[in-house]
Amino acid sequence: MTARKGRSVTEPRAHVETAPPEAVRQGSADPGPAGERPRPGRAARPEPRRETKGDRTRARILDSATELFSRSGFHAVSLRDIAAHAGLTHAGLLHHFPGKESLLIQVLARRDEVDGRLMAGPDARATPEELLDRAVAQVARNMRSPGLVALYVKISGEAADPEHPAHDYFVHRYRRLRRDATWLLGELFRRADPPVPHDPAVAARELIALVDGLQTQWLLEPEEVDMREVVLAFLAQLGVHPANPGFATPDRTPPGAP
Amino acid sequence: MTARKGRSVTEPRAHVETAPPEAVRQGSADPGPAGERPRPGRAARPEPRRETKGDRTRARILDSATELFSRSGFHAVSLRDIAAHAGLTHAGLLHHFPGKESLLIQVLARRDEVDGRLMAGPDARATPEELLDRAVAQVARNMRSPGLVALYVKISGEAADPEHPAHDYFVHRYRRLRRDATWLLGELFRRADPPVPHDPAVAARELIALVDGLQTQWLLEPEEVDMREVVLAFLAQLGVHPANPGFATPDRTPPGAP
DNA sequence: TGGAAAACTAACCACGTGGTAGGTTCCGTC
DNA sequence: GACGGAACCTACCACGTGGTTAGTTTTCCA
Repeated sequence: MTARKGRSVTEPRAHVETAPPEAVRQGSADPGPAGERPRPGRAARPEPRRETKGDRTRARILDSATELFSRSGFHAVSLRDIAAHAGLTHAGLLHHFPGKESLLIQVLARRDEVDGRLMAGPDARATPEELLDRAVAQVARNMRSPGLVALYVKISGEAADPEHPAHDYFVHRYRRLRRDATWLLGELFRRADPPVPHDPAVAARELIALVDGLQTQWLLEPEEVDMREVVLAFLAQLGVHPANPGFATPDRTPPGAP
Repeated sequence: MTARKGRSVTEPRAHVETAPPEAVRQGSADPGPAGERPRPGRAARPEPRRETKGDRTRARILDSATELFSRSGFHAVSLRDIAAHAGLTHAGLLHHFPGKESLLIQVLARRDEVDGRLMAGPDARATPEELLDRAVAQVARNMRSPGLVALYVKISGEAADPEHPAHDYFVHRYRRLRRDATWLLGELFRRADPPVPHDPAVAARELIALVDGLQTQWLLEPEEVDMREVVLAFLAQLGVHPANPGFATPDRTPPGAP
């Protein structure tokens, strides 16, 4: 509802054009992208570009944004809040990121990249049971990373508003989750003895919804909800079993200590 | 993070002291509270107080606040937005409600009152199966009232922030839901033949989480999620059966048409 | 009908917000 | 060490926000 007139937020900042933060960030541990130039006299062997002060600052900003968005959502957090938390001014922050919305998108993209996904699609290196294991382990890990839980809980609710900057991100995220979970549960149902007579598409929606809903409750009262226990109970009711549920031992940390 | 200095928001508005909006609202269809005075010459029989212009305005404000909070959450909606939507100025709105936070609390309280609760506790007039029926019917009804779904989805996420005005409201709401659902499922498990060997406390957390999580997905892509179907599938997996699932026929309305 | 109270507005306040522009300082490379 | 670009700051901008105050209009009731 706070529609700012005048300046378009889609205009790139001219002085970041040559090294967009996205590209730098993605390639920080890899050969540099467009900025890399072979040394004279050497074969064109790419060299790791050294991490710059700007890289470190951008990482700090993303950390701060992640933490504050996780705590209070997108709209209740200002650029000045994030900048102060990261140890610079809000104008300095805007040197690195073109605007608040793209900062959020990068926080989300980074989160996906760093923490993996709740649900994995076909993987030749793991059985479906092992993949289920990983999903359960991720749930348990979430209980040790309240920040991750809070970020998705906070932003996914807001993002149901079609005008929210992360709306499309979440629409696609849920599509992917449903697709992957449907495949995984379909495999597990078929391999069970006797085969499980449930519709994997419906069960996938159940599982995703269950995990999401548990996270909301857990954030409000962590001592009242053992997410792993509930997810394992649900899977048992479905008639599917992780390969090694013992691995997914929780080490519960209360929220507020991200 | 937007901490406004100076004025305390807890000070009541002096000119609303004699008829606090809460009291008036609660008693609008009942005998008036403190403001009621027996007619001279009559026994002290309470008479319905006539609905005033203010009552109607307050209702309009609450309608508008409900709609806008449902669409965009608490922080992204201003008092001026709500006031304009209700057809008055923001200062006029503040004549009726002491501040933005208490407005939100009243929106939530009203919503509980008008739409009932997802889960009901012991009721001598209904069997547990019938109570389950009602819960399923409520889920189906939610699909016809996107505003209700959106309100809770939007605000519950935000409210996980301990500083959010509705934080306590949701802590208590979930406690009540868990208590009631645990009782109901316990009864259903015991009455089943053979008795269902699941822990009703765990199953209660599953059910509540499932419904919450489904609502988030549904808001993002309503055509991809049939909440009623998924809830019925879940209950079937649990081994419990509503008395008459046929009653809970959905009439799906896409969100955006509250 | 008159008067008091309720309802409502316009104007004001202090502050916060995302973003811009110009200048200074720092960093990285040769 | 010199130089150019990156990093960062200060100051500014227009606008929005919740809330206050004084005045006006409307409603309600005796």
